[in-house]
Amino acid sequence: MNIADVLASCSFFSHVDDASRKRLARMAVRRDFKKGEVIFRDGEPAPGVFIVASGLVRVYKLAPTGKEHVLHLASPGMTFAEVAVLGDFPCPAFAEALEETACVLLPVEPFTKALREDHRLCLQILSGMATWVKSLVSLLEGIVLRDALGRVAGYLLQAQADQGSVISLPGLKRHVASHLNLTSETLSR
Amino acid sequence: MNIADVLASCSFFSHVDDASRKRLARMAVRRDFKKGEVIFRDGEPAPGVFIVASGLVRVYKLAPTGKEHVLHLASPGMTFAEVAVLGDFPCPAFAEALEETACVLLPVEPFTKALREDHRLCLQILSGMATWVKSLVSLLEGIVLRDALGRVAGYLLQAQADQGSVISLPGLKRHVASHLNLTSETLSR
DNA sequence: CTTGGTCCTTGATCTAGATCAATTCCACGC
DNA sequence: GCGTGGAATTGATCTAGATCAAGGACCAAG
Repeated sequence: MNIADVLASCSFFSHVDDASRKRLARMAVRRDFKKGEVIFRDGEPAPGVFIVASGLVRVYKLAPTGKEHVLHLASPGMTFAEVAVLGDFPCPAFAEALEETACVLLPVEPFTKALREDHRLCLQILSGMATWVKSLVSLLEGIVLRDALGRVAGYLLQAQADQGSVISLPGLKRHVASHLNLTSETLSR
Repeated sequence: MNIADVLASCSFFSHVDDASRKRLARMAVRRDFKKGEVIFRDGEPAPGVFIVASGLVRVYKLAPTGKEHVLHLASPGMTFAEVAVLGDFPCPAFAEALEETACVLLPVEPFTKALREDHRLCLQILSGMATWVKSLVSLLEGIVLRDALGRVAGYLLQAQADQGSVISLPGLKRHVASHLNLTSETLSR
């Protein structure tokens, strides 16, 4: 696995100039997780920004009742924990590797330092965040104003837009279901 | 209404240094809306970043079925449409003045120009965005993993944290209800 | 081939909360 | 004072989707 390639494959960092990217690559640390391993827990300080190189990770919230909701299914090229790092608060959720997973970790201090010194990077991340918010809003919108069918339809269309005409469901059906606030039973019908 | 004061009262801009704030103040335009007036519609290009000076605005999504969900009840000192501006996409929602409302508008081009040139401002906005995401996630979390009572309780606690011990509901009950994905009927019980 | 485990599907209930409809409660102008 | 119209409550249903439980498909190990 080449760290530079991973950075380039990530939409957050693909548009920053070479010098900045080299700098990021230099601070990067590789982290591997076994299937089922918990990467961080709700409330812990964020170790840094993670970028998935291979595998799949699930970011989810846990209710006191034990019910859980997945916010994010991160496949290769996607990041997680950026929000906690940027806003300087503890991780607002759990993260768990669903498969054997390799990540690139940009540790908090050098990363925020880079952010403070590198204007270009800062701008890039900013627009990345805006996209993130937008997707959250659509998720919210979907859950709130559409029924089960509509949500699944929406999800499939979205997936189709992202990849080609062949759609592959990431990981377990139940996780996708939870993302859409459904049970796997309902998803089947 | 003093534009500088409005900017200072807004958490997004209160920490930028004086020079930057003066710059923002220079580009700012005042906009007034009558009660019930629509500020922008879903899909329109975003005119810029709005900051509420006085009054109350409701930002909401509309489903094809006519059902609506309020994303955001913006009271004085809060901003809206920032996401669309930063991510450079059309407004993802509707905005409507619930009362006689005065806003400060920072038009897109000069604002993004300032962002490109002013690193400090950029950082500030970045952390603002992170907070925004966090609040969206809590909203989502609330809707998804709590029942009606829990959501109301959560909302009240949140409101209490923000203001003092006296809690005032903003605007109509039905709007608050919609924010929590409830009907006003259910909220009563 | 058999066993055991994990996941998906299918069917039968149950329930939170939406919806519909009827009052009651203001706040306003006359 | 009185009437009028929009909001809040209250009560009686209805329904989407959760939950519970029972197969069936798949895969890996023995």
